[in-house]
Amino acid sequence: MDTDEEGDNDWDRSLESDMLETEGSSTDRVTSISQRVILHIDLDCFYAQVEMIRNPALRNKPLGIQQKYLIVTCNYVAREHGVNKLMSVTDAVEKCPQLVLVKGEDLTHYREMSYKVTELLMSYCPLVERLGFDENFMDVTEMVERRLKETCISDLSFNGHVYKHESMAVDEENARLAVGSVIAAEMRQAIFSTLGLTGCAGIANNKLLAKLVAGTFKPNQQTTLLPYSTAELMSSLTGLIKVPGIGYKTREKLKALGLVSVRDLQLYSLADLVREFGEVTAKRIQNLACGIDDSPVTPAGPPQSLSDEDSFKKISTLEEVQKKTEELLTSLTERMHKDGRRPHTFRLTIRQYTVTNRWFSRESRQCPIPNHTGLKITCGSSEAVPQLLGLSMKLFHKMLDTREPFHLTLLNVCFSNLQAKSSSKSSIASFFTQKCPTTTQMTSQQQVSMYDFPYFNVPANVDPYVFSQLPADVQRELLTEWRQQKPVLKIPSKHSHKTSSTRDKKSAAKGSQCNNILKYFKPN
DNA sequence: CGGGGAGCAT
DNA sequence: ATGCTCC
Repeated sequence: MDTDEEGDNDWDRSLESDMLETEGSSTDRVTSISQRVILHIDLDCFYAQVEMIRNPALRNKPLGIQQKYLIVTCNYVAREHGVNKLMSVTDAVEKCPQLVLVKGEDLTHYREMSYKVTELLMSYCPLVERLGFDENFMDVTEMVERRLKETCISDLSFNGHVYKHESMAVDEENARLAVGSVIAAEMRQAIFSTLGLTGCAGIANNKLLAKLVAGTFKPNQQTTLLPYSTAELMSSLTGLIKVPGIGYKTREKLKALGLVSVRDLQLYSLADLVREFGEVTAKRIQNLACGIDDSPVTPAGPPQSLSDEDSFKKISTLEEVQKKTEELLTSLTERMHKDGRRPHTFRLTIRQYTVTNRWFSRESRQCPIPNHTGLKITCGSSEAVPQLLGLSMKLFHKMLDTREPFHLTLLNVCFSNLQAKSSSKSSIASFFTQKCPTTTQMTSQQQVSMYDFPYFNVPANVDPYVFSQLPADVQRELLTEWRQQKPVLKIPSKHSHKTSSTRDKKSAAKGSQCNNILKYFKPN
């Protein structure tokens, strides 16, 4: 499909490890090396913190958040009593009989708080990437560069820990990370003072290292990784599964090759690795083992899909399926209505109990949402639910012969292919022809959710709603531009030394498509 | 063994 | 378009 040019991997590796990158901002001092400064911000026991805010009486008590039979997370009081993440409720209560349990299966509050955090961070710097509900990456390179110009190096110091150092003087070499550590502290302070949440931060030259180093001092602390400590950080990992990007399946495959430790993977033959994983993945995971990661911080914008699911011991009759599905559809349709966008695709996913593949293995079927039904969803009409239920049952029959006995353990419903109102195709021009509610037209009764704009600081001549409906990468482009107040539209050039990943190429294509449109958002 | 959401391979 | 893999 998308074959990377040979040899650019070697380029990347020397680039990362020798710090000779020349692309990017060309305006800095000659001695300064243009490396990225990446923050990873990781909220402490996120669900537990949200519940302690909702009910402050829980603050001093051992608290566990329960989903089904699991403690998915717990506060630090509970941890002192030996309770841990992903412990069974039985084990946890055994360890700590006074443990207070709060059900955390409804994610609404967590989702809302999660987006508030992302939103807050975006108000400082648009390059924010979410990872799950409780982690955010930021690329603060430009912010660092700007501050460095106004700051004397002798006035700088690191905020928080520096990995494997008691203290560290700031010099020309590490000044950018030092500024990053100051920014990280400001972000954590902002999150705490406006939302009441604590968290950790990691500061490093790429996402992988920022995430890894963030976990070295917990909770509510931050750590900076200097480039020359990279090898030490990587070899401190106790197994390959600890490398973000290497999950269960990959670990098992590597184990079959005799690779268990990070060092094993670093030293293994790339050619052999390619045979097992293919070119792209082989290079990626071996680079990860070396602490090398050139993946960009990619703002996600509003979610591309909304889904709702429930799991259970057993469902084995059509009636039960209908009832559960209807419940899921009802809440999902409400969420969809608040979002304001219109879904064009519907997907039903199930998990069947089988003796062998008992844990995972989901199966799904999807179909277009009929025009009238889509409209009813966005309008919040309750008629949409029975219509969707009809679709669901059709899809269900495609997956399962319901004349045979069945045993489901999970149902999931999902709206995707979300488009900004109007039934016309995804034509970007439709952003300008459609009628949009403006801020003043919104009734106070309408929930102001994440995507409702107050967090986008758009110029006065731009309709914030229209802006909020633009594709995420276009939003990013514009935000970056407005912040810099300097009309430079970034178009990926051949001279860029970054590898052209699939994603880069996609967004490049999209970006150039949008160029004509973007000019409508610019002053003049 | 929870409840999402995203990217990639096929 | 669907499954796999990741967090």
